[in-house]
Amino acid sequence: MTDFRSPCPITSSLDLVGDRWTLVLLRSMAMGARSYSDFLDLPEKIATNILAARLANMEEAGLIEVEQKARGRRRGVYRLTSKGADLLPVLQALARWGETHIPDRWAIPDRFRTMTTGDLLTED
Amino acid sequence: MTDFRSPCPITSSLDLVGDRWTLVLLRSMAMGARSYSDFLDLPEKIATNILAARLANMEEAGLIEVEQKARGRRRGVYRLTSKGADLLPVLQALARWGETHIPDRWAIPDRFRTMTTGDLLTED
DNA sequence: AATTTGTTCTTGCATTTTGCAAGCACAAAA
DNA sequence: TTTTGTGCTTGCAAAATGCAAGAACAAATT
Repeated sequence: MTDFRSPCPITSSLDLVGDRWTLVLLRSMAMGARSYSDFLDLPEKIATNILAARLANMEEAGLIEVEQKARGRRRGVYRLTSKGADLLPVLQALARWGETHIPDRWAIPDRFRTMTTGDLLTED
Repeated sequence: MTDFRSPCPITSSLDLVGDRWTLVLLRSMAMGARSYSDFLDLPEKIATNILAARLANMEEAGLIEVEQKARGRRRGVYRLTSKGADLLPVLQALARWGETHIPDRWAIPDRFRTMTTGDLLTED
């Protein structure tokens, strides 16, 4: 299925989640996004074909689960798995680096900075 | 020069270092790689045109510096800047995730796990 | 001095990934 | 019965990545 560039855990992690969108989508889920249209409303403006492809990959990779057939929707609500939620430290490290080294970025919300993996699995 | 998808510090960090190779090269520098041929010897087998392009971008982004004209070489030795070294927590978080969630990966060396940013700037 | 070797790239072209624009399917609301 | 909202698919263009070959230049070798 996936073939890895090497057995290095860093490289292999990047082979799974290191594309242009997966970590952005996981960040938005950590911040509350749950539906396809939530993702379309992001400031990053992902194309619909890419979004559908990434969500399918993320589900196949076990990072998210789909809660089927909520009312008024063709598919359901997307939820983080513990495997997906465990990427929170990666997101927090990226956030801290960007805040430190790139000028004029948004401030990181305090609740994001202090969040733990478990918080992502229990909320709403 | 660079245009960011949004002012989010996570997304912006990914716009700078989130391509297929930059973090792999930074990992190898954290593990001691210093020259072009060191990078070509990596198990990940990067193509030479991509390597040259990524090194140029990384220098332009201020992640590495080139120490010019060491003997017998067209260019010199590549060194991490503090901006580049500050990505260590991102690498460590990716390493931990990969070790936890991807089967049969290499073990993370203890010295990598316990390393701090400063260690990367003072060694050889 | 001429040739060989090692290192750092460049170039041309194929493949893969990403992006844009348009439209389609289905359920609920009107 | 038509309209609206949500979740996609399709076709084509652009950009990033990858492969193979070779070129520039310094040092080492003959």
